[in-house]
Amino acid sequence: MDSLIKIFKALGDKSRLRILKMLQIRQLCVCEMTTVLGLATSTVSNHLSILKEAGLIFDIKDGKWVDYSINTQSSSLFITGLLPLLSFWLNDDEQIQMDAEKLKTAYRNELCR
Amino acid sequence: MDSLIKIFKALGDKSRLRILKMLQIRQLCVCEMTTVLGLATSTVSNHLSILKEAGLIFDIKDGKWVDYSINTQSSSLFITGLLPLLSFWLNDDEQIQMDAEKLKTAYRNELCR
DNA sequence: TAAACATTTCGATGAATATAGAAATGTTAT
DNA sequence: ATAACATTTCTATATTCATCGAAATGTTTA
Repeated sequence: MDSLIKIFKALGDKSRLRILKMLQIRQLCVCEMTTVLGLATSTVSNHLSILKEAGLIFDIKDGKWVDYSINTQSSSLFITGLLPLLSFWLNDDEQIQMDAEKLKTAYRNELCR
Repeated sequence: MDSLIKIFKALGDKSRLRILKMLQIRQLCVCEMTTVLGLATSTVSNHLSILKEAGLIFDIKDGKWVDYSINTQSSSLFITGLLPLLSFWLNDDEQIQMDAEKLKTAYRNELCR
């Protein structure tokens, strides 16, 4: 039950839902997400560690960047049950649409320097 | 998005998950749930108001008792997506099984007086 | 090697939350 | 009516959590 609670806690936060919805568009580094969210880098990094600890996302190091991705290949029934639902949900949300729009022009080589 | 966050927050608590899994067995009054959970009445009542506010359950007054039930007829896509998943999940969880066992002998006319 | 950069970790702070007990509300039964 | 009972609301407390800035870590580039 603890793993499910951890997942629901991770999902019960606006910033983290916005992160997940952005990652369902494409993989992102921390600075790209920070730009869209308008939060401190350390805050975003903390949110990412909570999502990762819950098993919802994973990260791969790419030089000085860290790429985060949705964990669609999870072996957890909780995760594989929830992620598809989330991909249908919130697509008409104003904030989520604004984030998606911003993402179109947010690339690490321009943003993070 | 706020309604979804409210739902995930409601689901991200052990006591409230136990309550939902009990209510998926049968409708219950507060004192029956209090007995199984081992929490103060006011605490359980508070949990129930959070679940109700999220739209996951509803209540019907029955004399001096209040019967709580799972809101399977919800018009929220979030609720109708999540409740079926939850009915498959946690059935092998030790705590959930113990709660179900206790429920078999927990009836308001014997417990609450 | 040294400077620049992306990210994480640490420390502090204010807000949200789970909990319990007491008081309040409303119903039933004597 | 009054006592007993189920539940909710109120008040207080201890813990958890979101957030930020600063320091630490590790990589790239000049």
